[in-house]
Amino acid sequence: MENAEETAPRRLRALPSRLINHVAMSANRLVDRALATTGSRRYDYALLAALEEFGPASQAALGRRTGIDRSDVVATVNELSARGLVERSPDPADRRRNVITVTAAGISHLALLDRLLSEVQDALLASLTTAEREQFVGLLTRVADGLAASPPARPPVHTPRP
Amino acid sequence: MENAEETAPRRLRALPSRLINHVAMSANRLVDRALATTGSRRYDYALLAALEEFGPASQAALGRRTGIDRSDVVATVNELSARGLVERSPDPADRRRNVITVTAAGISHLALLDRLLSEVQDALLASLTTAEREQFVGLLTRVADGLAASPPARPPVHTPRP
DNA sequence: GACCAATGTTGGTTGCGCCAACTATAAGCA
DNA sequence: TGCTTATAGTTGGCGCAACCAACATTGGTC
Repeated sequence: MENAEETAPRRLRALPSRLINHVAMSANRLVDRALATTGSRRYDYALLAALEEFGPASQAALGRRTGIDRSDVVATVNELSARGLVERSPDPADRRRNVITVTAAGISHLALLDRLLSEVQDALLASLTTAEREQFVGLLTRVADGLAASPPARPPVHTPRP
Repeated sequence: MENAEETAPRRLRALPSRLINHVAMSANRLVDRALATTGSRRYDYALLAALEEFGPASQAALGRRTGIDRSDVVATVNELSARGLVERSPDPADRRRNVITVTAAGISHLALLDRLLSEVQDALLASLTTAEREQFVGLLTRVADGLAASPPARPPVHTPRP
């Protein structure tokens, strides 16, 4: 975006979906800029955070936990391991799997990212009071949960025909 | 996304920026699916809405009002005019400009999109009461305005050296 | 007339979210 | 035991939104 300045149509301003998208884009810009100062991206943070919280895991498990596609996990692990932040080794118990482990460098890098991101959150919600921030997060969570609950409204699936 | 199912790391769940992004992605999916049933995309709607509200305008003006990059305006206008929803004609008063005008078909298409989008808004906020929706939109607006007000925090610009 | 600003246009790039296809291994079941 | 199905990693690709740089044309200004 970075354009505008010349008030947008009412119709657009009024749409909650657009409002949300607008705020999300600003948030992402802030996040990306902050992470970029350390040469990292959002996927990197997600994987490191998942590894630190749940310990070593297979790439598939990482993907499931972070919502990142398997193929993108591959690329991200490649990059992280090239930087020495994680290690990839074959799982002796299941030869299909790789076990991904955070290194000490990975942990301390994660700590750095955490600091940066928490500053970003503050900047993001700067115009709200503490109480309002809680309200805001609460509402967002309810909306998110509500959407997760209602399936994508696919056309009803009949019994698959043989 | 469409993955997960296996609870995400707390650190991620806790980040407002991520929450917002998550909701925005869901919203965008809903919007895109709805618009796609008519062969349109978000940029199409934005331009049509701007045209209907402000009347005929140059492509640059459209870009400024909708926050869409000039180059993307070109592509979108190409598509809309190919579908007969807008018309592009050179501005006699300023030969650099094109004047973009909505056609009758464009207006009625916009009406259709409006209907679809208002349904989407309902689906999006389904888990909130009416009062909460207002609160939510209010908070979102404050956050958006706050971000717009605080300049991107660029490193202070000294007087440019000659 | 020389300069700078704005306009339309072309042709990129990036990140993110996806999907399909393939190989290898593992697990379930007849 | 074999056959089948499921899972894991990997490659290569797609589409979209959001950008950016460069260029030619035209307008305004000094």
